[in-house]
Amino acid sequence: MNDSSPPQGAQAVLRAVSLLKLFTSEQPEMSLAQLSQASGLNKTTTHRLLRALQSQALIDKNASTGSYSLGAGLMALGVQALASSDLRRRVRPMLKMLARETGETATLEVPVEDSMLILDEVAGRHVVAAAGNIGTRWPMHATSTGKVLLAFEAHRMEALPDSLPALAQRTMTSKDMLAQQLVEIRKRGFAESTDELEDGFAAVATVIRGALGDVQGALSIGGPSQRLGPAKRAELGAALCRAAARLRPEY
Amino acid sequence: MNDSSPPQGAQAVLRAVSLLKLFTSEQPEMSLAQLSQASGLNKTTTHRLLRALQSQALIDKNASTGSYSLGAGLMALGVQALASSDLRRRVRPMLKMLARETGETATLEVPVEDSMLILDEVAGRHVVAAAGNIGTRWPMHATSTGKVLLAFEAHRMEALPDSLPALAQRTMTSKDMLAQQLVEIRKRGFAESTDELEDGFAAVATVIRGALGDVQGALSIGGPSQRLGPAKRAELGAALCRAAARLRPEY
DNA sequence: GATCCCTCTGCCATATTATGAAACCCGCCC
DNA sequence: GGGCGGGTTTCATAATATGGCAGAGGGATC
Repeated sequence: MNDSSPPQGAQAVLRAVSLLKLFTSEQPEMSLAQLSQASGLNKTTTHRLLRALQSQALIDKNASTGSYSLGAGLMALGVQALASSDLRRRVRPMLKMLARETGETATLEVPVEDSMLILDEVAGRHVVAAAGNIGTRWPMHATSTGKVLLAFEAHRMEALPDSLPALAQRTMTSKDMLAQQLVEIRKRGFAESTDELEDGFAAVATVIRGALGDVQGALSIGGPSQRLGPAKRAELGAALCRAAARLRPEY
Repeated sequence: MNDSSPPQGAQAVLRAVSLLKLFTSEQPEMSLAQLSQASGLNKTTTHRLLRALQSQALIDKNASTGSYSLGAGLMALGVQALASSDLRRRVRPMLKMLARETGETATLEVPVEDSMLILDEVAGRHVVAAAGNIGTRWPMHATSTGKVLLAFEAHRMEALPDSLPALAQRTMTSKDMLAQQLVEIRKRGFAESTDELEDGFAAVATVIRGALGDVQGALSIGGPSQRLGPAKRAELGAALCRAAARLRPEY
């Protein structure tokens, strides 16, 4: 029925993956000690797992400093993953068009576990928005893309953690109020967020569907909240819905 | 001195990774039976590993067909890996410039294990070359980028497999003759390959170095061999060397 | 409707495999 | 020199993964 079954009997793999996931944009390099502590694993175990990963090029070790970082093998697998879902290639022209026509920044995002990953981004004319966000992940409840996915894929709502941390002034922190919003989102076909992810930032998003109606990701347009008032957001929402419809492959 | 040490004692991880690596551009989706057979693992074991990977979003399972594919989590990790080595961001403008000035296709490649991975690519004016090669991997001995890496990083030559498969008319299949070529490459600073990877395709490449002189990847320009004669190749090689020098960060 | 193939799940005895404490190095600083 | 904070290695222990088997569920094909 639902996904991410909690497996049993492969914890070496789980631990290895958890190590990989410790690397973030803020901490692109970590020492063995750091990794060991952050993961809660024994130093020896950590070391052994790292060596295994390193032998597969998923982890690089800076020979001089001795610190570890994500390796080229992950790039390879990641690029492979990107390529095998041709989502990005398919959507990119649309991102460009949206960015050009609206002047704001358009992004393509996909759900990864319980957050949204920015897969691609085309900056708009107004270069206020910080570019280079590709690869960052945001919690679902605070983003327009996340909310639209929550709205159209019921199981994601169940998987949502109980506490919704506040990231900005108007972040939804109540699951009940969020559920209420989703009804409206389903009705209109797109989601909005204003000062929910970051103060002064607003965005609108809709889902991207495959030929069979399966949800594959979300398309969004974002910019300064002052420039994206209610009327503008409604207009962008409609534009997004049209764009998404055109992205839908033939059956 | 150093190498990817053949580890012992984490074969669950190794097996899991080997499963991931089975997915190629030609086989982006595989069934349990296929994976099990291709990896030589017991079906039960394969299934268990897949579930573990799936729970971490490294593997996606198409719910209807039941077949597996690389998951969004890998995109996340891959993008993260790309970001943490800011190589791609740094080199991209240079790729564009090279493509524009030469009219040919420029690529950025990095070594992954014993092959070259195309990280980024900018198509030239002459749109003969097949685009969209990002993510593909080629053997080192048959590419200009691979050869230039072999030339400047001795340990890679040792790690090269004994048999060098022929991919095209003029592929180097003798390790000795290859070693001979490397001397010349080291002297000139760039490598060439003509009808070695694919009949009718030629390329020129040079290494990209970090602030400390560490080799980070390779830069190449490629196109139809008939358009890239000896003189042209020499010219391109010089241009590449200049470009690479400019890419070198300050110390 | 019967049959086949494949996935998924569970069970369980086996021993292979991972584990982590402790010890060992090594460069560094006091 | 002596202590210290890493990283690395060793080794006895037992926890863990393994894979054979078997059965349920689902799609296909015949």
